[in-house]
Amino acid sequence: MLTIGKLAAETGVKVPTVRYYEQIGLLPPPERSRGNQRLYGPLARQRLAFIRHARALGFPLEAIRDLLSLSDRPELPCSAADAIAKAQLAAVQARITQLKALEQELQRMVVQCAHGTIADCRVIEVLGDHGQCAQDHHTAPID
Amino acid sequence: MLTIGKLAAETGVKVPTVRYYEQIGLLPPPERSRGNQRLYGPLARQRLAFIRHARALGFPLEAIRDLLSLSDRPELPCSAADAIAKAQLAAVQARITQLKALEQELQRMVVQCAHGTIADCRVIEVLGDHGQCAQDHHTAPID
DNA sequence: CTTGAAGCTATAGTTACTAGAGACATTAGC
DNA sequence: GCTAATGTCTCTAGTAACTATAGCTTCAAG
Repeated sequence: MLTIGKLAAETGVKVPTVRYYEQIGLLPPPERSRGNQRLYGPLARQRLAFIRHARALGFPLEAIRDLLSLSDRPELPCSAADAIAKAQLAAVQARITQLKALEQELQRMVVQCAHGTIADCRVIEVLGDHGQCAQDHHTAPID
Repeated sequence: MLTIGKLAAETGVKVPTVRYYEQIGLLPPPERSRGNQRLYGPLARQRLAFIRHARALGFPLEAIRDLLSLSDRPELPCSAADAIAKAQLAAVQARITQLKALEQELQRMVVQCAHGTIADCRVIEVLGDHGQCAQDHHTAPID
């Protein structure tokens, strides 16, 4: 049996985060020692590793909750899990596209910087004037 | 003079967000009408457009706060603004690199999906077993 | 002059944690 | 066996950057 600290170290999740996952119902409440400390078995370790891994891939906790409830029913068809993964893939790809556009814009700003005074600094000028900008931020979502 | 709704519409920022920016000190408290409604001049419009534009480029509000205080002192050298923009550019590039790795991983998961039952679903299997994974998530930061 | 949209304040909720306070449990060294 | 250090407990509050709700007042149009 693992204490919460060992579990955290083994899975790469921080201790308060483990308790948080329990609080929001992603992890079941574990056994307790006589002194009321949490004790985890290998199943909990596996489940937490799953969560950690999915988080590292950018899945939101709600998607992970769905995946976990799916994995508890191995007889169901795989399509639901597939759909969640595909949605996540699409989200990641959209984010990459958007960030590349931002990268272009920032690069333009930085390259153009005159290294003079603020008064003729392109960085601030570009940010202040939408006309200087290659992108259409008025329709783009923020962040 | 613009009401908050007009200002919001013109800059593409939502009304509660404008009030929020005032609350956290990014926008100065504007004049008020006799009926206590906010009234904005062209300077406020410009400042809000600057904020909106910088946000669209992914600058955190704290960086924007710094840029705004810089732009109030046009005699200063440009290097501080340049540094902020460069830091933002580096952050965006790092994020792109990371997201591309995640994209690979997700694509592998989705492609391998057997379309059978959950029991042999690669999506869930890969998430549950770090060994299946090309990436080293144990050292990678989450999100 | 009345009605409906827009504005006001204040509070709470969102996501996914993180940090702190103050008390109890466990372990290592002596 | 004792003590000190570390680990764990609960609970609350804080983070970023808003968004939403409630209950009220003001404004502009017909």
